[in-house]
Amino acid sequence: MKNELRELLQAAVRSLEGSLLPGPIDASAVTVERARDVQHGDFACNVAMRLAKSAGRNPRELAAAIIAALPANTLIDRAEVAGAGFINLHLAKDRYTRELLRVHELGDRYGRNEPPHRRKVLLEFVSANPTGPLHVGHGRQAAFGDALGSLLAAAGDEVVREYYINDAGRQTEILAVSVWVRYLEAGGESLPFPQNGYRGDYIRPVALHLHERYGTRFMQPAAAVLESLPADAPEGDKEKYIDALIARCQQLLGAAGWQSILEDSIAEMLAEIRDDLEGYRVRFDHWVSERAFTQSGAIDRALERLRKLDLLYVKDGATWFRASQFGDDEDRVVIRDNGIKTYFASDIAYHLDKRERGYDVLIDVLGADHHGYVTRVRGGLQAFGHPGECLEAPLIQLVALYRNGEKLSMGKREANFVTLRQLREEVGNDACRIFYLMRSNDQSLDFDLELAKSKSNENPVFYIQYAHARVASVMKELGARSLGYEPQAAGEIIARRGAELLAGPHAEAMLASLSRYPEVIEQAAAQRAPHALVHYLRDLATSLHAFYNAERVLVSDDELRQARIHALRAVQCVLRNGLAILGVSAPESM
RNA sequence: GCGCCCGUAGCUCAGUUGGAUAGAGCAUCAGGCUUCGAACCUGAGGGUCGGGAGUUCGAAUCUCUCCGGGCGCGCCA
Repeated sequence: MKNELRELLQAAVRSLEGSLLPGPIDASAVTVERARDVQHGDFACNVAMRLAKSAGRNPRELAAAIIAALPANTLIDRAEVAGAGFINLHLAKDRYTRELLRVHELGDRYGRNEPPHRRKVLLEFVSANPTGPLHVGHGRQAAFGDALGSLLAAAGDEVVREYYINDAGRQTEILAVSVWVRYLEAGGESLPFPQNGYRGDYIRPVALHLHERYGTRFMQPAAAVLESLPADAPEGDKEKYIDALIARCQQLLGAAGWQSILEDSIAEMLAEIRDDLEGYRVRFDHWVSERAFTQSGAIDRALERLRKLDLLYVKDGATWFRASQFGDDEDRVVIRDNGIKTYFASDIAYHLDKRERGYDVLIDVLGADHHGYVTRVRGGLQAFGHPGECLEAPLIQLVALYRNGEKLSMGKREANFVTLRQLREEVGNDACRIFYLMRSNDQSLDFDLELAKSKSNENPVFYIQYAHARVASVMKELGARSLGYEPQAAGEIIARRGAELLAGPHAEAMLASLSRYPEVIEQAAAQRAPHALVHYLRDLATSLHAFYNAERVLVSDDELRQARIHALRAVQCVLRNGLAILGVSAPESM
């Protein structure tokens, strides 16, 4: 609807080029927006004011000329100049009922855009290290990433969801050694737990599985394990201590034994993460293993290319990438002085690989604490000639859980933290998702557990779902009373006299809200803002509740009844489409 | 110190390609169920959009500056 209007206005503006307007006009300057005040009609356009100065014309005069130049159409009833030079558009009476029929015509395709050239988007999110279960912060990233993916797909992009498994590197070694220490404990040895290890309870079952699978093969006396190790924190350095412990484990068990513990531990953690995400209804198209990626030689090839571009140099025994040439604060290390490549090196290669797989847009959904990382990864892409703008990184601010007004503390290496699984079990997937998505991603989020669980009117989850269920309930009641409703006939009734049957402030507000859905999808996708969809659905639900309270649906007047049911079902359809994008269920009853 | 995010009604937050009188939920107050689901609806009060300066026909929105809060600033990932 909005796009049709914009095209009409663009045509009008173009026809004035060379006469009232100098030179060609940028079509993007012509925009229309919903009028906020009903006095101003349905839509308003400010192009006359925007062009007035460069045209050397009075904006109101220009507006009048544009109106006069509007092509013939059936959408606009009248257009008038208002205020400083606005063009207010009053649409034909049947504007919204025509749109209502489109909802029925398209069903779950309503609101979806199918452009001729679809951009290929690679959406990477969560990508949590397989060193522990997903926590509530990951839950927000998962909800956001998944909803954004659906939103972009609805808006016409070709979206692939990808999870990058950080299964290489030091963190996984720390995981393995943490498991080993718990394994030794379970076998009866007594030794201190490393300060820098993963202390969470989730480590113990992994250790027990090791016993089940390998028996006592990895057992060692505590004295042998601890012999001549440097001091752990607080007296010593926890990093040095755990590195020494890792080395000791490798020495005592041999490379094969160490590999078994490492791989089993990662596999178990990863299985848990996948299971969590599955239960959360978040699915990925690709799971990319960093280890496999590394072993393919892709990192070495990328570094070699950088070297040929003279973008690497050696200093203090380390190899540095000239990130500062691409806007970063300083150059960054890609190979440490001990010969080990940094995570950044693999990320350069990984993001390059994404582009070389043919994706136009790369989106990394990141926790807000990773913001400093974006510039250098972008720099890496630019080094290979890719535009920096092809990488977007929506940052997800922190989540704080509250119970009874009290903030719960979190920390991955601490023994107590709330996992995504615990949260889902407590409040349910739907409440979880809506609460995570309600707020803009760059707003930190206070998650009130009691509120999310409450089945009260304070809880926005139920408000939207209730609207959907209410329509289902009307349909059931319709059957029980054996009143007639036939979609085909209802469509014809509305085509004939919909504007008359669905008149009145509540019906009109509801249908106006309904017709906004395609615009909301388009804009929310463009702004990467799933929360805008949540707010819209709440508005749409409000308009349905208001209509429902004001007007009786199951009336004896056959045409009136059919028209009203048809309208309700269209709203229900859009609610369902919108909730599906958010990953929230649309229940028939509650 | 530098970088990013945030500051809008009592509370939690929408509102950024600059638009007309700044919105919603909760809370408060006043109303609405013999009839399709009251998990709902109708109405009222409530604002120096953190402060200041600038840009212009027009600023919550853009620029600068200051204040306050959060996060980050490794040869970790």
